[in-house]
Amino acid sequence: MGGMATAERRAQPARVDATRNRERIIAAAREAFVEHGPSVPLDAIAHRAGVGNATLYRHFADRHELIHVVASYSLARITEQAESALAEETDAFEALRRFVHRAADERVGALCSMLYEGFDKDDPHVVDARIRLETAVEQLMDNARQSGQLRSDVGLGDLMVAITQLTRPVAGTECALIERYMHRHLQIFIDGLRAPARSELSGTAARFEDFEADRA
Amino acid sequence: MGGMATAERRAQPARVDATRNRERIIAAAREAFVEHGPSVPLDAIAHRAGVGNATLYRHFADRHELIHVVASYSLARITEQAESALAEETDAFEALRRFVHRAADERVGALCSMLYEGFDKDDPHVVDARIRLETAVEQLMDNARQSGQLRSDVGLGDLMVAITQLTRPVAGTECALIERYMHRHLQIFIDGLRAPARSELSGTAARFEDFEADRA
DNA sequence: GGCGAAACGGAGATCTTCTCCCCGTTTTCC
DNA sequence: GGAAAACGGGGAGAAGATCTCCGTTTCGCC
Repeated sequence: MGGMATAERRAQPARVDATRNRERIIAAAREAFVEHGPSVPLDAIAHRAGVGNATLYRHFADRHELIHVVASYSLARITEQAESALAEETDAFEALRRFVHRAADERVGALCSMLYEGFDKDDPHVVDARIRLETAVEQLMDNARQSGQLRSDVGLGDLMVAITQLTRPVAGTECALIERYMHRHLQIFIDGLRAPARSELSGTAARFEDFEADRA
Repeated sequence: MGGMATAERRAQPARVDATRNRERIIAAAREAFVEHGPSVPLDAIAHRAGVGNATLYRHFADRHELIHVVASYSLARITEQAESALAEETDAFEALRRFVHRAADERVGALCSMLYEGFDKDDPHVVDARIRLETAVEQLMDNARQSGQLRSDVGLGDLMVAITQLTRPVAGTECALIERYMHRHLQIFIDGLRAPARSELSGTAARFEDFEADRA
């Protein structure tokens, strides 16, 4: 792995316009998935990326592969956010708060929609990434709990689902709307997470596994 | 309009199996819309209702009409919840809390998805119903604010959007999952709404009109 | 500056999927 | 017990998405 940029999986060095288009498509796909869901026409993604549809199919065999790449990207970036919040913030609750807002900016809500439809959840890379994310967020929550700032009756799943739901695009409206308000609503939710708890919650703390099981 | 049950709009009294099927279809449509969104195949709704697709088309001219009926039903029931909470609860914040949880049970989240796609928002009946709902919820919030229990930096839109988002089905999973957790998350959100506010919110209080504007 | 190879874009054939109608059969109600 | 109304399944027609073909353009290197 000399000094050259990360080469494509092919032996060929890949032309610069090809790699640029590939990244444009990924970016466009991310936006399109966020706005219109995981079954948005691929032609629409190509159009949004400013390329012909043939170019899209040249880079990605099918929708499945495109989703996989986009979701992996997002998952990795969210994990980085969790880990850097963990490393850089001194206050435990502030670290949690920072992570939540950063994760929102990465549009976890839309990511999760993708994760479910057509995403190989048993792919080793994906499993690794997910475990890393879970570990980091669990750590963030543990820290906040032990410092007495986080109510003790909430679990990882509660937080992740809330982020997912509150950052999803409101059906039928343009993205601008939810972007304007999601941070407000997340902040209110976070305020509700603070100790001491202001009410008693029904059910039990949601874990991540609960969602795994239900997916099968 | 004597003592007989509410007659169908036709002159004919309507057969009992016909009205029963009609209601089955409406119920099935509500569930199907909640689970799969407003563009779920009509044949799937008919199947879920246990009737042939022809029966569905006999009762409703097209998808538009079906959505209209289902959404009107839900809107009316949610409005009733708001008004009864207003009338029956003595504590202002408890009234608000009760409304939120009841509204969640009516699946406002799914309703809103419907409201946007293919719903005549200028229909006089709909406008009336919406204004009644807004008035009642605004009253609930005003009461809670004036009693010093609701933080003052949140608006009607903040609450409605949060309910909408937190009660939507998690993409790709079965309904059971979200039903299990939505009340927990709404409760946490409500705890965050309590005065005194535990943080400062970005942006301004969301109003309902903000969403109207964006829809056009 | 020019040449070969690789990438590009648009148009269209194919395939899936949803809508909606037809018509023989069953159910309701008098 | 019979007429009228409602029902169900199958399938034609339409719409839309996927993916490929092929002529044109761009890149990278001599």
